[in-house]
Amino acid sequence: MAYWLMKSEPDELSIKGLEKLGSARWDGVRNYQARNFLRAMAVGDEFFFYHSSCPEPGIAGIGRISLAAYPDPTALEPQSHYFDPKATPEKNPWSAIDVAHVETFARVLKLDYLKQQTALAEMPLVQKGSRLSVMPVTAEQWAAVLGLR
DNA sequence: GCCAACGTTGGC
DNA sequence: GCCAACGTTGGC
Repeated sequence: MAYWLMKSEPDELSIKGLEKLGSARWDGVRNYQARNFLRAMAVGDEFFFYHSSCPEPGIAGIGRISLAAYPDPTALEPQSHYFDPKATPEKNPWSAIDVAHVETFARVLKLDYLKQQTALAEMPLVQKGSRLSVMPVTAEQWAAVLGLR
């Protein structure tokens, strides 16, 4: 089993939103590196749910991959914010996955706090200028974050 | 709202 | 294939 971290704007989907829904489609990824990580995910893999572009950026909980990568339907929907005019049903470059709620942390592990953890120094998340929205997490990093809850 | 950092696009 | 211009991300 592998570990990941995925960013979401809580206005779109928050950890509490996912908790309420139980499961959701994770779509709209429009970056090739992030997409390739989506495609590397397997059912059962777990990920840290990160809140970005919000008053309190940080890790807010845990989710699990419930369905492996499939073509992202939002790329084909003209009314979608994520519409890609170059995508066709036959050739859709973008991928989505389905995720399930696992845990909502009692408090958000804030970005500035995560940055203080030497065990997390290698994570793209805490590195200056990194905008990657989907990234792998090592078993050591996973355990370190769990210890901060 | 600002702006640093990065990815993508498109002219050449 | 280079690289300038542009768009986006995302913290602050």
